[in-house]
Formats: sequence, C-alpha cells, structure tokens
Amino acid sequence: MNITDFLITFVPFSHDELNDILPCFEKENVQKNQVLIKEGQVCNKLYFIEQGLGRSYYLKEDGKEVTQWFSGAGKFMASVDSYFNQSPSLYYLEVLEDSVLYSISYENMDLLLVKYHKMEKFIRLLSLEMFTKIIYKLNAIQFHTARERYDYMISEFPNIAHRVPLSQIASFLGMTQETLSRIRRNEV
Amino acid sequence: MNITDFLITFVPFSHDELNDILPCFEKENVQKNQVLIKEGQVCNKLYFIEQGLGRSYYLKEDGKEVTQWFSGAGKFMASVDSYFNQSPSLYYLEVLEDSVLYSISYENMDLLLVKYHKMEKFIRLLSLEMFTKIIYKLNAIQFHTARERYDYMISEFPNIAHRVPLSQIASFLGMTQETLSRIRRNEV
DNA sequence: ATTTTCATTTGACCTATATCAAAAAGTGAA
DNA sequence: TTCACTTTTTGATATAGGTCAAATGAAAAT
Repeated sequence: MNITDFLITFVPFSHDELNDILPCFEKENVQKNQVLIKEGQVCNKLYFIEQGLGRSYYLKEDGKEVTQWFSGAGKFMASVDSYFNQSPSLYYLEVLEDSVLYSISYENMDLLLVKYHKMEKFIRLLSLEMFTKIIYKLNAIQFHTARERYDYMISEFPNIAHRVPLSQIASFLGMTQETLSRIRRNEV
Repeated sequence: MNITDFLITFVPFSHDELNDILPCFEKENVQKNQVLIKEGQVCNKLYFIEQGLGRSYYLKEDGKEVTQWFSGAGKFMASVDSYFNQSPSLYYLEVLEDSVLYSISYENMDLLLVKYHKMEKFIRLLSLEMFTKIIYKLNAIQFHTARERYDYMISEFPNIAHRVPLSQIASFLGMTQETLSRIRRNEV
C-alpha cells in the first residue's frame, strides 16, 4: 500500500488536495538497524512505512529493552506523544529491516492540520485507531497466560511474529525470552 | 471544571461557536450504580463528567469484571471505539457515584465534526491524550510488581484510589483483590 | 437491634513464570 | 573453513502472586 491509498482509505481527499499534501512527505531509504529517534530527542517526523519494518522501544531502569510496538508496511510510525506535543521522546524508534519510508515534519504536519479540516479528521481517525489497538493489546496481556499473549501476537502481527528476534517479541508481550522460547517449542 | 472550560483548554472556541456547540450537550443527573451502556449496545453518547465518577469494564470469559478505566470529574467518558465507529460496545459503562453528566449524541457530534474544523481538532487532541494515558498504563503494568502497579494507581488517580471498591482497582491493575489487600496492609 | 448481604482480610497452599547458568544453534567476518 | 559473536534453547531452582476457603468487618435492610 502506498501513502496515497493510505490517506484516502481514511478520508476522501480530492486530487488537488493530494497534490498539495503529498509533496510534504519526503521519501527516505533507511537501512536495517538504523535508529530514527533516541530517547530524549524531540521526534520531528511522522513516518509512513511503504516497505519494511520498524519498532519503538524503551529502556527499563535495568537497561533492558522493552519493545512497545511493531509497525509493518502500510502503517505509520512515530513517537506519537513526542511528535504531536514536540516534547522529548520517551522511546527509541528503529528500523528492523531495510525500509522505504515517507516522512513528514511536524512543521509541515502543523501547516496541513491548520489548512485542511480533512487533515485534522485524518489524524483524528488515525489516533482513534491507535487507541483501539493499544487497548486491545492491554486486554490481551492483562490476566492472560504467556501462551495466550503469544496467540495475540500471532493474530495481531501474523507476518511479523517470525521476522524479528525472539527477545523483542518477548518484551513486547511482557515475558522473558526463555518463556517465549518454551512456548514456541510447544507450538502446534 | 465545567464543560466550557474543558473545551477551551483544548481549543480556543469563540463565543459564537460555544453558543452553537454547548446546546448539543444535554445535562443528565445520574444515580450511583446506574449502567449507561452494556456490552453489545452501540454507545450513542459521549459523556462529560461535571461531577461524579464513572468506570468502564468488561467481563472475562469466566464472568469476572475487569475494570478498564476510571473517569473522574472534568473528564470525558465513552465506549470510545463503539461511539466513533457506531459499532457494538465491548465494554460496560457505569456511574459509581451520583453524577452530573453532559452528554452529546453521536449524531450531534458528527454534525459538529463536519461543521467545525476546530471540533475535529478537539477530538483529535482528546484522542491523542487518551492514547498517551493508556500507553502510560501499559508501561506501568508490564514488567512491574503488584506493588509498583499500585503506586502507579496512586499517582495517576490519587483521588479515586480510595473511593472505589478494592476489587475494581485490583482488576484495573491486573491483580487479584487478595493481592491488593495485602499490598495495602503494608502501605506506609 | 438483629439479620442479611456484600466487601475486605487473612491463611495455607500451588503454579506459572522469572532468574540464573550453561549448552547448542545460527550468523557473519576474515 | 574457522573463529568470534549473537541468539535461542534447555535445565534447575526460586518466588511473586494466584487460588481456594474461611473469618472478619461494614453496610443495608427488616
């Protein structure tokens, strides 16, 4: 899915509007393992992932990484809070595979939000969708066994669950990698 | 905090705009323990809580309640997904204390969203704030001890933590009420 | 006041998962 | 191909918090 398709599945932008909006995005080819944002930096870009895979994570007090979210092709990625409030990011953003991204700066986004009622609607719908997904994750994790959490992972991220290191999935699901390894052993 | 103040802290609505928007809200006095929405119903109202306290919860497979969120005075409450997508609610919404609410129907909300660019912005900002809060809860719960989860509860909902039944807080934090009771015993 | 109902606390025991440590398997560079 | 390094698997052990059951306390109803 390209960025145009993504935009119009949420809001029916006109041809003219798209011609004004699309140039605000900049194509970026990013290599595997590249860190886009570090903790403490202000996230100045919202990324659309045309191809590839990214994740956001943070460091616990003991220095261990906790993966917060995986974003595959056709999704957006940003340190959302940091981007929209232009505050220091609590998270790292990195690319897990060679990726093709389209980024929009906060300045450009702000201009578009002011200029286009529809752009506000677009971000509103995007925010609501993120909210729904995160609630779904929370429910999948609270009061569920390690096995059930993994089942959630498979159903929510079917094509990601076998593309990333075990440790990243384990921390995403709130368990140790040893536990996840044992679960996988018993997988059907 | 009344609803006008709430609106203008997010977006600077003009006097005229407020005069058009506020009548879309209907004042409702609701008594303790009243259920506003049941699972399966379409949530047709977004509530602003002028006074009182509400919560959303769902039922696990075994029939046990899991509290999802508490909403105190000056906050909004709805089955967000159900309201904005007009889909069956996964959650129950109930009022925990006699409350004064201002509700807006989805139809009125939709009219306002179309009519006012600023209203889209308002809901966008509200959505982003909810998103931030839920992420914060998720981080507070994942990889943290029961004691640490309770500390999160105290810091995030200082004036609610002692107003609602133990069992509701326990399920909100993803632990049993017995565990929460033992934690409280050792509280300073 | 007394009974009924509901909420909280306490105790005993159990289990899922964490932790620690080491072996095995996989990956990439030279 | 070998070496160095990283990731995953496996094993042994520890523990936080769950489960079950009963006792206590508090609130509501008669």
